[in-house]
Amino acid sequence: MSEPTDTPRPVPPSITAAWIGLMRAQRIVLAAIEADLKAAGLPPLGWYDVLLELARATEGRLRPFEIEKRTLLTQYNLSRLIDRLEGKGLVQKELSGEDGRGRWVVITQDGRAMQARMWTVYSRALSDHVGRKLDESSADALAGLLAKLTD
Amino acid sequence: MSEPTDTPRPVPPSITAAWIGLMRAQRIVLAAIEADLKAAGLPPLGWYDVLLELARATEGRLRPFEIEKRTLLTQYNLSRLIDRLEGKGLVQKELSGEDGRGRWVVITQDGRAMQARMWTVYSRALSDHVGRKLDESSADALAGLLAKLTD
DNA sequence: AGCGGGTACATGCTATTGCATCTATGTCGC
DNA sequence: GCGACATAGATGCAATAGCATGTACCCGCT
Repeated sequence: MSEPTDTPRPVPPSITAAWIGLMRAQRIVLAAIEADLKAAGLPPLGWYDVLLELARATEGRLRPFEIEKRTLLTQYNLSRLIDRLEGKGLVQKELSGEDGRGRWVVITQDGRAMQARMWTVYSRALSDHVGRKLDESSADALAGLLAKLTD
Repeated sequence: MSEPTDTPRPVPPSITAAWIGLMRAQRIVLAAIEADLKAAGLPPLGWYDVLLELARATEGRLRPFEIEKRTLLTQYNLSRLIDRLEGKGLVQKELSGEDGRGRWVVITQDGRAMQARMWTVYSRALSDHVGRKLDESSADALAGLLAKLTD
């Protein structure tokens, strides 16, 4: 009998190439975009993700666990990110009436303004670092292949 | 005159979809692989990357700046990661003779053993979380599209 | 009403990351 | 050989991430 966990799997080169490419591409493009935001004196991308979800939500409010699902942030990191956003006046926390355990996170006017300001830089960065590299049909194909990975 | 930095760019949906897919896929697959390593009581993937580069290098030794280029780690993070690896006896640091500023990082026998042990788990995780989701021609196509992003 | 188990969120502690800067050495031009 | 600048690597400190656990509440069952 063999002991499967003690024996390396043969992994096809195309699979490892895809994985390494995925790691490299994400890191390089993310670093470039974060650098553009920082150069503009703006906060990191994680802040944008939360602000955008709130800005899109009805009445600009969501429960933390809803933000968590949408953004893939962990519970504890989100909890503290919300504190930072609140500290800068970009969101407010309110107690939830219906569910005594819950809070509402509500985006403020400053929060909406920040989201818009970040988008001006972010959209340009996306154009530069993604749009310039891929035509639309390539981008569609890429999105489709990536989606297979997350099912 | 318009002020380009104050105006959001229109970004084609296919481009944003590709970018969001890239972030999501990388995070989800990476988290799954890291979870497998942790479940096996093994260190994180960053350790593997360094150990593999060293194991492949002639005489099992590289200069930190060479590792830096190959792995995309930042200089300061790598410096401390090497300290951690040394603390566990997986690498050794030696002073470089030719270049008085430099050090050599040399993989130990324990380091090679750890790299091999991690590969048994990592290769299985890659098969599970990437190989199972993509056939080889899709993987090739994905790798090719991702490569366009990093030029 | 009271118990058991689950969900929502917060938090103390430790580990890692990021940033700025420091030390030491190398290189080039004079 | 000396000054000016670049490169290799380390490190103090502040910020963030990860982990474990805590608190408060909800729900279903008896």
